[in-house]
Amino acid sequence: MPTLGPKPHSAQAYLNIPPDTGLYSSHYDPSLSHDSPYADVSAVLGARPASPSSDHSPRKKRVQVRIACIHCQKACKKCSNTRPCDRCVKYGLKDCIDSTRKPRKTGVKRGPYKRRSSKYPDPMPSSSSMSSLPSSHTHTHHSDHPHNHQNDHPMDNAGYDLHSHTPLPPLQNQHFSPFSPSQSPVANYPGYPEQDHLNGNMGFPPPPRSALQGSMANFVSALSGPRWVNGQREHVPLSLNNGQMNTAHHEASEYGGDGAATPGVMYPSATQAFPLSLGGMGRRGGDPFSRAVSPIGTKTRPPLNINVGVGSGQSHFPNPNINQGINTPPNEVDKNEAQSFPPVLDPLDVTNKDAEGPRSAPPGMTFNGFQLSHTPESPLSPFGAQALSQPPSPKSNAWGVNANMRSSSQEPPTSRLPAVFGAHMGMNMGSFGDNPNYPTGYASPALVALKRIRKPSLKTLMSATSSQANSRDGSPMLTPVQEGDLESPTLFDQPMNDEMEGWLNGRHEEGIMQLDGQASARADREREGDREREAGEDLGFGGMMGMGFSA
DNA sequence: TTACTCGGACTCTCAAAACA
DNA sequence: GTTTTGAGAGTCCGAGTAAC
Ligand SMILES: [Zn+2]
Ligand SMILES: [Zn+2]
Repeated sequence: MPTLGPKPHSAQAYLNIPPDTGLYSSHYDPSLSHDSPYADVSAVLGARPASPSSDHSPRKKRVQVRIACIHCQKACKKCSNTRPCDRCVKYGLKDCIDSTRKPRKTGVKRGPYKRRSSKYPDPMPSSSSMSSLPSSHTHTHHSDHPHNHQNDHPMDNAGYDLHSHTPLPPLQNQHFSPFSPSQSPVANYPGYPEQDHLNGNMGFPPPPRSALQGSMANFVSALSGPRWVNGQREHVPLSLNNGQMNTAHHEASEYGGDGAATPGVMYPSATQAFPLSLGGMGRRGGDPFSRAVSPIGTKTRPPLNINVGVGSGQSHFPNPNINQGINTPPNEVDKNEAQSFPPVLDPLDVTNKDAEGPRSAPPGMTFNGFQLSHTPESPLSPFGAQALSQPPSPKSNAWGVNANMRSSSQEPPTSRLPAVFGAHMGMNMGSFGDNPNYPTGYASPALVALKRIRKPSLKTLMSATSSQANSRDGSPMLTPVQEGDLESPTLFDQPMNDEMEGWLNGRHEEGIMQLDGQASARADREREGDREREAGEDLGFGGMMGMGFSA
């Protein structure tokens, strides 16, 4: 498997390991590499005296195939030159085909080479001549590869062998930076442009570093450095994760400020990795600078995120259906001080091979008296729709549905919720409607949730009607939703029971008409709201702050 | 016990630089 | 034009881990 970024060139120093120790010799099968010009090469390329168990027997050079098959490449296992290769034959893998190789870049300036010894004889036998001999140092140089001893010499960052007496070019920008470690002679050589590494990003990913330097740099960069969001570099100050609410600035300043919700801390893009997660999504994903596995990370998506917080805001739902079952009068702006404890789940995971649609969610939960009314079909998310149910007190109105902009106006979520720990705070607002940005067959999370939510029970309808009557005009008190409704984990998800049959067979108006006149008017508004919803007219505004975590 | 993952050691290739 | 350099780009070892 090709690694991300350049790999260091090691001095070709090998441990002297007996052939039966397995390091190379047990894997060396001449029959597998008979066509290799190196199959018969046996050379002592150096020895490390540090290994007490080593003997002085020569070791065979490791032979590798020119092109590994796709399976072996992915598994980082030895391939053979036959097709299907030996490994694929052994494991019965199909489609054993050659992997593809990227064409080598051209036009990259390399800086001056070390002078050849013929014209610039080395006055000291310390450079190449010495390097070909077993070294008394812990490292051994090979004459063919005098470069890249970066862990050994302080000035190897420039790519020059310190044993060489070639004058080193003046170095520029010799400073520690996690992103421009300037280990390439090109990078520091005057007049040369900074080397363009992968993806055309100047200096990214960084050239190889020493272990300590690299680890520290990765850590620092992960915390404070840029991240990659949708293929673009993003700077995210730490303070954003520390209780500040500046999504507007963030979005406007870094993403064009066109009014649309854009990836950020509040609404991170799907491919954005949590800074401390070194492994991230899939192999070598996440942190683009590391292939390390995060000790706290997971190799799979977090199955559940829970957001806990308090909310205070306003909701305006032209469509009364949205608030059905939660005592919120329609067509009215409701101030609420409700506490919200929405479950936080990925709204959609279109990359989940197992998911044909919205990702499944655990059954409903009850938290501090709040029923969390997410459903298997409509998982709720801070980045999707949030539907809250009845608060304990009939006086307060919980939010009906909160959906932020991202959920309904941005590209479809494609991966996990990146934030593992962190504060989620900010404004939730959104428009509910079919989103053309979602792939065919996928509705926006908000819409998914709404389509489920707008199938309330008659009991709920009556409660809502009472709620409307209980609005500021001094109407009678509403009847609180029964506890059974609140605790139902699938309040909005179960097949319609008898009292809801009218909704299914087109006789819902008939049922509505059994209510009072307010309910009738409500039904009218509801139909109107349907159209509005389809047009993306329904809006919800709410604020929420709290902590999120994943379990 | 076997299979898998993946960090990083190691190898190979070939454009650039040096040289004739 | 030829040789050499040396870094890009790849292979795959082997330790750790997960799955069975
Ligand atoms: Zn293979
Ligand atoms: Zn194969």
